[in-house]
This record gives sequence, C-alpha cells and structure tokens, in this order.
Amino acid sequence: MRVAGLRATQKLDRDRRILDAATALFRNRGYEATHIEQIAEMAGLSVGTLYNYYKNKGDLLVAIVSVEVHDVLAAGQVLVATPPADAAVALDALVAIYYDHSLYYMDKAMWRHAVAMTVQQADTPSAQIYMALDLALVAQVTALIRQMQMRALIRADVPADPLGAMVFNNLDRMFLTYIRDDAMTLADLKSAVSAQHAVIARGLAIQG
Amino acid sequence: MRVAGLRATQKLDRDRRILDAATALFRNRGYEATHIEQIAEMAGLSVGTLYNYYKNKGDLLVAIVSVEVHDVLAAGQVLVATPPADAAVALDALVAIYYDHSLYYMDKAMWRHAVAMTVQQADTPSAQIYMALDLALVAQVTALIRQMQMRALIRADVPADPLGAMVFNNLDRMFLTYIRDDAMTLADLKSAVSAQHAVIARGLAIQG
DNA sequence: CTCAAAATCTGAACTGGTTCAGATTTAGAG
DNA sequence: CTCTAAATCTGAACCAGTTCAGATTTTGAG
Repeated sequence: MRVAGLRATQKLDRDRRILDAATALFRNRGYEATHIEQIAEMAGLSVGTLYNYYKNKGDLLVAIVSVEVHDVLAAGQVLVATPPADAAVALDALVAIYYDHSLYYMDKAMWRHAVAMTVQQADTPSAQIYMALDLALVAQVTALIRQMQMRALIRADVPADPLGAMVFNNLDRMFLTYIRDDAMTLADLKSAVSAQHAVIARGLAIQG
Repeated sequence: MRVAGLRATQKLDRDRRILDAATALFRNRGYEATHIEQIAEMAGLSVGTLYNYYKNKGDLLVAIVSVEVHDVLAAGQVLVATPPADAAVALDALVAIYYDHSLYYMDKAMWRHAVAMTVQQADTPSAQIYMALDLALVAQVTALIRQMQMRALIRADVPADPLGAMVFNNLDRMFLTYIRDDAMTLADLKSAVSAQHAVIARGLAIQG
C-alpha cells in the first residue's frame, strides 16, 4: 500500500527543512542579515529549489510569522473559554496574551519586516493566510465580547461584530505603533491600551 | 546682501526636481515599475546625487506620501472648526474627508508600498515625519471629540485622549484592511467604519 | 583675484534577491 | 524491467537598488 509517494514525502520534508532553517537564521542573525543562499545551504538544497516553495524572501518570513500567530490564537482561546468577571480586566488579559505570545520568539525588527511584507505583497499565499488569521483574531475578540454580554458585563443591545472589530483594530494598530518605536516598552503599550479599554468598558457597561 | 548662497539654492531646486520627477513617475507607471535611474534622468542629475537627498527608493515614496497626508490634515481642520450636530455624523464626515483625500492621488498599490516602507524603515527621516503626521491626525480626531463634548453630544466624563486615539487607530487600521483587499470598495470601507462609529456614538452619547 | 579646503556630484562597480534553460529524478504505463 | 513524460532541482546569469573613490564645483580667507 502506498501512502503518499516519494515525491510528496520529499516535498513535505523539504518544506519543513526550509522553514526550520529560515526560522533559525532569521532569529539568530535577523531578517536582512540572513541571505537566501544561507537558508538554501542550511536546508540542503539549491536557491532555485527554495523559490519553488516560496515566492520570495518576504513570503518565507510571513509563513513563519503565521505559525506564531496560530499559536497566539490558540492561547487566546483559553481565555475566551473562561473570561474574568470584569469587562476591562478581560480585555486587558486577552491583550496581554496576544502581545506576550507575539513577542516571545519575534522581536520588533522582525515584526517590522513581517508586517511590511503582509502589506506590500498582500496577494501572496502566505499573506492571505496571515490575513485569514487576523480575521480569526477578530472573531476571537468578538466571541469574548459576546461572552461578556451573556454574563451581563456589557450591554446586550450593542452589536458585537463592529465592537469586536474596533477593539481588535485598536490593539493591532497599537502594536504597530509599538514596533515602529524603539523607545516604547511593552509596559507602555499595555497601559495605553488598558486606558482605551477602560473607556469602552465604562461606556458600554450595564448601567453605564 | 546674500540671501541663501548658490549651494543652498541649488540644493532646494534639486530636491524639488527629484520630488516632482518621482511623483510623476510613481503615479504614471507605479512604484515598482519606476526605476531610480529614470527618476534621476528626469530630475536631471545622477543616481549617486539622488542618494544624497534620499536614503533609498522607499524613503522617497514616504516623502511624497507625507505631502499628501499634510493635505489630508488641512482638509480635516475645516471640519473640526465647524462640526455637524451629531456625533456619528461628525465622525463619519471626518473619515470621509480622510479617505477621499488619501485616495485622490494615490491608489491602493501605491499606499501598500508606502505603508510597508513606513513600517520597515521606521528610522528614516521621512518615516519620522510621516509618523509625526499620524500623531497630528490623532490630535485632530481628539479635538473633534472635545468639540462634541463641549456641545454636549458626547459625555464630558469620557477622557478624550484615549477615545481619540482609539477612533483614529480604528479608521487607520480599516484603511489598511481596505488597501490590502483589492475587492473591497471605498463604499464598503466607509459603511463598515460607520457601523463602528455608531457603536461609539450611541454608547457614549449623553443619556446613553 | 587666487587658491586650498569643503561640499557636492558622478557613474561604474557592487550586492544580493530572483529567474530560467538545461540536467536530474520520479511516476506509472506497457 | 524499460522507457517516456512530467515534475522537480540546479546554479550561473540577470537585474535593479545601492555604494563609493575620484572628479567637479563652490566657498571664503588671504
């Protein structure tokens, strides 16, 4: 019985080797200092072959980032399942999970390159996947808001979808501000977002 | 009496020629299809000289975009001076001004490259100027909110700064979603943002 | 007016991501 | 097992943005 065929097996194996090599090099030397030839060498294949797997250097970075974001999403799921009993606290907790996980393996410089790539080449397959993950994050924030509405922490008459999108857009944009500014600390970022969430929580709380 | 000196005069003149040439070429042929050599030729100087004026190709694009954003800011000022008598309407009007002006000379593709550059090279002088303009836009949105608080359209006890930042972050991030998605129309964008502003306006209105 | 130092300009050479014509390997029928 | 077509791999050539050593021009003192 043939399970996958030699060709398919090799393909998967090579894809993994490319991803592993690129991840290691990007993390150790940084995105720009890492050359395609180095990645190809470490992965044990030629430069041309690497380009059969990824459209270009940026595409490769976005693919790596997508794995991270997938992780972030999984971590967030835990909180949505059992949210804190206060709206502002719950939102801040979710944000902390997002930011902490996002910065665990990737630093500001790498995020700058990654975000730039998802914008500049929004049409590549990897960027599409990344944007789909963004939508999943929006859905997760929205789910948390719905949870809080059911627990009577937020008015039930507020439409959860636009509110969820807004909250996500804000935290995503604040993250962009953070990675663009070398002087800004993670604590700065969190406290700024927290102040914003306080406005939402107070304005839309039951008996606001 | 010497006013500026030949050197300073030539410098200004050359800077303008570079900017004009790059603007024309980027608009007509697009960012990627425009080559540095073409810009230098049209501006009547050598490639090396061009690099004495701008750090790189992206820096040049960001400088051009900054001129546009400056325009957007000026247009917004008019509305903040005499805001509509309804919170949601006023916010939507400001957003319409921002989006319409932003897209008057630059299309989605050019914005994609421009935004990518401001993220990837956040340390270049042009990007610094661009980010300062972003801050000015935040201040403008915040000023509009303060106006509305004074006219008793929005609760006075809501802190204007975090709210203004949030509103701006949301509309900026929505613009990013728009330029990343070729299928999304300007009408789609505006109506999505409008739905989000309705949540804010209703939640934070007097007698909410 | 003269001249040396400083600023500026020039374009050929460099760099590194990307491509593609040809070589190699695998799949699957006969 | 053999053999052809399809898929895949290879790396040298390509291309366009960037650099930099040398040429040119401007400045301001003497």
